[in-house]
Amino acid sequence: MRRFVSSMFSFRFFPRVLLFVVTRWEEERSTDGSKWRFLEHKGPVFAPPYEPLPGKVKFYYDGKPMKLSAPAEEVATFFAKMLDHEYTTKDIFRKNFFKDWRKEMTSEEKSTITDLNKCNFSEMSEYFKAQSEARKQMSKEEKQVDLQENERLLQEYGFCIMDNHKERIGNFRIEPPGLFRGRGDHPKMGMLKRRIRPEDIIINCSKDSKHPKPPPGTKWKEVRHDNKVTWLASWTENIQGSIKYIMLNPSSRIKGEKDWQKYETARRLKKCVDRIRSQYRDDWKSKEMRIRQRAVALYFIDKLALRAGNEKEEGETADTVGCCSLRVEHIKLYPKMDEQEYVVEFDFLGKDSIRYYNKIPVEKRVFKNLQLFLENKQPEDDLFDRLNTSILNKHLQELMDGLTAKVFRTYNASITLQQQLKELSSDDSVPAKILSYNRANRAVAILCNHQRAPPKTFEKSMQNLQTKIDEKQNQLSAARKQLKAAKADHKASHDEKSKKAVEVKRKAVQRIEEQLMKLQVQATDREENKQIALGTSKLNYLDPRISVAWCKKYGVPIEKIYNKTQREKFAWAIDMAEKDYEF
DNA sequence: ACTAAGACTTGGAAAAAATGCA
DNA sequence: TGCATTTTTTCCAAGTCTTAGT
Repeated sequence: MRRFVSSMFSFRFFPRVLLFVVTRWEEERSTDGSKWRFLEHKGPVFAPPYEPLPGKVKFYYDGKPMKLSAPAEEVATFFAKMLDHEYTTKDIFRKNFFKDWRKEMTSEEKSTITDLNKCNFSEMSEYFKAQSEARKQMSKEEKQVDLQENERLLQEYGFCIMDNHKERIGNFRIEPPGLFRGRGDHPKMGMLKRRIRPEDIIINCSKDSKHPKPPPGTKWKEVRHDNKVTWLASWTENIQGSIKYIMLNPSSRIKGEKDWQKYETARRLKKCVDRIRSQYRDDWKSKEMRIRQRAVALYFIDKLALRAGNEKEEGETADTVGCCSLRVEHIKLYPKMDEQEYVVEFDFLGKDSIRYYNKIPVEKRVFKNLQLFLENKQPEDDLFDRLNTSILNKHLQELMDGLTAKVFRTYNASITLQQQLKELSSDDSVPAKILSYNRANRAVAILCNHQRAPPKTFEKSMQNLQTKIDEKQNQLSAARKQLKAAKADHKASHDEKSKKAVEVKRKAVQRIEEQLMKLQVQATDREENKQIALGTSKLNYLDPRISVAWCKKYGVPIEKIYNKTQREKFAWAIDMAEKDYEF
């Protein structure tokens, strides 16, 4: 298998002559941990420099116009651009912004501007709105110029050479300065994200490559040649002090292989999941508290597809949790609820401050254990006080090579898709099959709690669709009447012409029925999808070979399931999977 | 064993582009 | 053809997990 895939990638991405060499290399690579032999690129594209506002666009403090120094003005424009956003009404956002803004001010500005509430950014805000309006109104030719410039930049900076092949870079533009927008109740929202200069950038490339040149008059922070990592450039961001990277696009060999590997690990879990499950069920009875906690946590991770839940530094980020970091306040126990026994109610904020709310009946043993874990604890205490992700993953590693908590999410997502597709797929029309596929995808998204805010125009969009359906229904009954009439006509005359007319009308009815069905399917799909986000599971959790096989088996064109970008990302799977592929 | 740093995957929102419709 | 709607792409934040350092 290893050989096959290596050569598959080689075949796609390398000239034939290199096939042997590369295959051999790929097998070597896994042992010494190097990710490439040759890497050449042009370095990142920097954010355009700040353009001062025209003199007529004024900032007012306490009702009086005030000319700001360029650095203070730039930061003010960041705020002005967000004026319509809810963020700017939040206390923490305003406080953080004001504090960082003041750091950019001259000493005079600092002494004058002491209260954000006395600042009037509205002219700035209007100016930017007018600008973006003007951009929309640009002629085709003017837009073309912009597009061409973009394309030029992409061609020059958007690709690199990695091991003899030209690869697309994921994010070759450096993030522009602006105000940090965290998600949820983030304590750092509104802080100034500073401008990144060449002096902040570490370049990674191979020694024997043409090194990227920093912009004239500047220097890189460092140029290194580390082939144990996949990134091309990095810098340290000033809000959390974390490192940001420029890496390759998902269509690249290096990402594709890793992705494939991830699903292979999940398939290995499939082989031993029964053993692991009976093991943790046994562990519910352990004499040791830490083992019981580990076993209950693993049960949640497996059954509910919860994330691992690393510890987070308090006050640095929004207060969110995963399985191991659940607190007493996040669960409620109900010995009896409605018709069910031993119900656990989960209510907590997970990744990106997305709420997880679920009520599930659990085994009696799990319930009793939870009661035990809760004893003598305060709401803000850890539910699993003897457990963290490191302990859990160490245990998982012993159960299966390469097993970590997140593999359960991948495994359960993919196996759910496969099962759902088996249950739902019929020999319906293509649109009906696609509805089935989306429903299977939706089951996974629900399992993984991938939610979205309902689109702002959702209601209207549903109404529009309903109107179309009504119209189509009217068309259909009209067409049916005509068919009936044509039949009657044919019965009376029995001639060729009337027979043809019947056929024509029959066809028309059939066509309209199809169109109506398509619309109805679309409406169902959209309604069911109101608060569900399918993208993440499709892109990150579902073994693409399951989808490819399903398409082949049911004669659905792959384009109906994956758009161009997705087909590029999953090229390996599209080439690899046959209709009988089993996850 | 523990912590911090580092590397990489996963995540929804927003912007941009494509498509549909009058 | 111009506008509205839908789909795709971009953006960059926020997780997971590994590695390095002590």
